Amino acid sequence: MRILLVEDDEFIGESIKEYLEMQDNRVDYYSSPIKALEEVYPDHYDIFLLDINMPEMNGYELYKELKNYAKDVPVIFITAYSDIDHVEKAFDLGAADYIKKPFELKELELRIKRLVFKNTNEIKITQNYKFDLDKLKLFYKDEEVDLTQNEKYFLEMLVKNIGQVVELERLKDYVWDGKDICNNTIRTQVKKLRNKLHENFIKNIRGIGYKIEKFK
Amino acid sequence: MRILLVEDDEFIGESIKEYLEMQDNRVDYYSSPIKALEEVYPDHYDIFLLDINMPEMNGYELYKELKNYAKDVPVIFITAYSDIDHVEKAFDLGAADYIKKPFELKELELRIKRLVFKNTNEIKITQNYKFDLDKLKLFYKDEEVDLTQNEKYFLEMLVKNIGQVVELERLKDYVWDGKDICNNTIRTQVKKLRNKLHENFIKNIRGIGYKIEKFK
DNA sequence: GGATAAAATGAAAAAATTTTTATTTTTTAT
DNA sequence: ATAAAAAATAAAAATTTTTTCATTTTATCC
Repeated sequence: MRILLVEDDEFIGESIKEYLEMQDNRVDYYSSPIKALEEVYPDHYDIFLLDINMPEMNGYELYKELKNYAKDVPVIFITAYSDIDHVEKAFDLGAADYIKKPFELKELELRIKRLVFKNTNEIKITQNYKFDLDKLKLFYKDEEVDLTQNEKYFLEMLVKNIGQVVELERLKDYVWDGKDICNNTIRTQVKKLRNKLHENFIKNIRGIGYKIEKFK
Repeated sequence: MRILLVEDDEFIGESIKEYLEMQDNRVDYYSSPIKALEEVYPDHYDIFLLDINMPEMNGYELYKELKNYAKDVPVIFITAYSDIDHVEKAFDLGAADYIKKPFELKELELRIKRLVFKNTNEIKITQNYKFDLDKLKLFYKDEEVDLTQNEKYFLEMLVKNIGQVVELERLKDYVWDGKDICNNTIRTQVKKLRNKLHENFIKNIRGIGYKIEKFK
């Protein structure tokens, strides 16, 4: 993960940088917001970590600038202010989160992780296949696989319960919305779906239902 | 907004309740998690506010129970613990946020607002119609309207640009993915879609394209 | 007001998806 | 090894969705 950190207190800045790098992140640290703005490609980052109270330019202004080039990068504001107005202002600006000094580095780490990984709801099925539970799309090596409506719902159910067997009845209930379909319809559906795949990750559990094995 | 608050310290609990009710929220406050579980319909709430450290049953366990009945309701854990393990545990459980005592009520209010309004991506089209941009579903008075794939994409585009005209070319490009379709196809599509609606919120802008008026 | 272009409409053809039926293969228990 | 049940497969029927074509209605410009 690539992180942009701007914090004028070099002692604090360096310790945050050091800590986050220990977690295998790539951290670009600037103690000057002006310099950061000059040197940086904002859309290369997964998250911004910005101090609010800085001499040359405050964190809000900095964020407004960065946002022009990187609309979807979440930001966490860091501040020593206890003043609540800052929280409000931060959220109005679209802050993803806000953390008050002093804080534990571990907490910062967790808040970062949560933001970056919450943003996507893609579940890895195999090395090459992933499924996006929000958009109900299947990807093979980042190429979308063209699925029909029923195939999407079918996969949604299996991926939501990844690692567990989903009973035929539940599938019927969910995918076909309780509609009275002949028992083989579901098998034909599976067949069609499998035909679209390079690897068959849909396992049948005889007499019960279907499942997808947990990856890794 | 309807809020479920469970906090064993009655002084804190009552002040939170009072404060949030001042902001026109409906707050159900319980000082006992057991009692809350017995009396409450979890899926009636927009958000849970749960203390972690409570005598009979801790906040995590309570949340696990509640989650069985209300999978998508976000939770903010409240705690006096400084222990960082609690933050980690909370986020693992799917906590939406976490707030440490003592906190300012205003900050809590802001964090709640941010969660509840960020969580949903439903755009109001008219009094009765709303469109969910995540799931691409249209609702009429909370009833889902059955749409075909193309109709969903068509509406997605219009809702994303609500208040602005979307040119025919752009619609063609997005909905039909650049495919070479006869110019009337899109009009027939609109016709079919309108047939499914009780009110026609799809406005044609002669010679340019279609739009949906901004609500309110 | 009439001419004209755009949009709406209705009906039907074409294409794609869903479902059933019939048959073959696989798995499991005996 | 064989029988029985379940699953996979193939082909065709049924249904739904998408697209085109022909016609009518509507809006706009002169």
